[in-house]
Amino acid sequence: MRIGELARRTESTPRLLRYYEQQGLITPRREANGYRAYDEYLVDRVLQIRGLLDAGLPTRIIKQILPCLDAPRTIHFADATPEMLATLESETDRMTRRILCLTRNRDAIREYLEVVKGLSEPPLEVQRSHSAA
Amino acid sequence: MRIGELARRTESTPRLLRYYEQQGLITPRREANGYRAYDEYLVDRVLQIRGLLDAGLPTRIIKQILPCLDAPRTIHFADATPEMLATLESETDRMTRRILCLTRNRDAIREYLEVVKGLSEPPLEVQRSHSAA
DNA sequence: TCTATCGTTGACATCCATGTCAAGGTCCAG
DNA sequence: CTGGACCTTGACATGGATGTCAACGATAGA
Repeated sequence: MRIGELARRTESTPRLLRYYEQQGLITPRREANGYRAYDEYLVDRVLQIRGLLDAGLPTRIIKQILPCLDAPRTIHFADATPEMLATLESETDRMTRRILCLTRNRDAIREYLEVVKGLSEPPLEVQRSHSAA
Repeated sequence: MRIGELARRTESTPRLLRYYEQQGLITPRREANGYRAYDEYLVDRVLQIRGLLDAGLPTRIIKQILPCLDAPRTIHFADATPEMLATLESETDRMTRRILCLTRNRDAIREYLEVVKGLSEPPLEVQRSHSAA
């Protein structure tokens, strides 16, 4: 498929797809006329890239972890240098911390929303909580 | 406490604390001489801000959700406008998606690391998995 | 064939979280 | 009273993910 279609299917833009390519995250083939040609599997890959990006990882890191996530459980011995493994370890730690922080705060917001909702539902009654309305 | 101490205790910098203030995330008092004076509770608040920032939320959003997270379960009726509630709802959704994405990818990386480790431990044996070494 | 739509590259603009630097005020210790 | 450590404000710089625009080539449909 061409760049426009991929952009639509991944909710991104041609600009971004070129950017990801420039950052080495994807490497589409080229048609005879110079147009970029994207294979089907790149849809998922781009979605994953966008997810990771949105999750706060920089392209530099994404580039490193993408090869580990190839669908057909292919293990890439070649590029598994010790430093890279270390990077990955520490990156998973960072991700875990991120997840915890997000979860904590999301739950707090949820709780807040619950309370506020609970307050507006019964026709005006200040201070609920332990008293059964 | 003054800005330097808070910076040290939150692993940030004075520059950042001024920035957070400028973005309306914190509002320290002032000493007679103009120095910023930070109350103890701001340590936690700044840590929370940094966590959320690191988790990918922009200051604009953080500013909205912080008031809901005040320690002494104070409910802020005043600013609970319907739009704000809607914002919070959709933001928790975004956070949930982020969490899922992060978790998925972190687990994938972990799995990869497991496999790679498992491979290097026993003295060179190609393709393990279902065959008991 | 004309024109709209899509593609190409390259450059420049923007937003956001930060860094850095300058010029100056405050304060304490020697 | 002087030097150093800390504070102030303000400005400018930077890096990363994006937007936008210009100038041009390719393609397909009326």
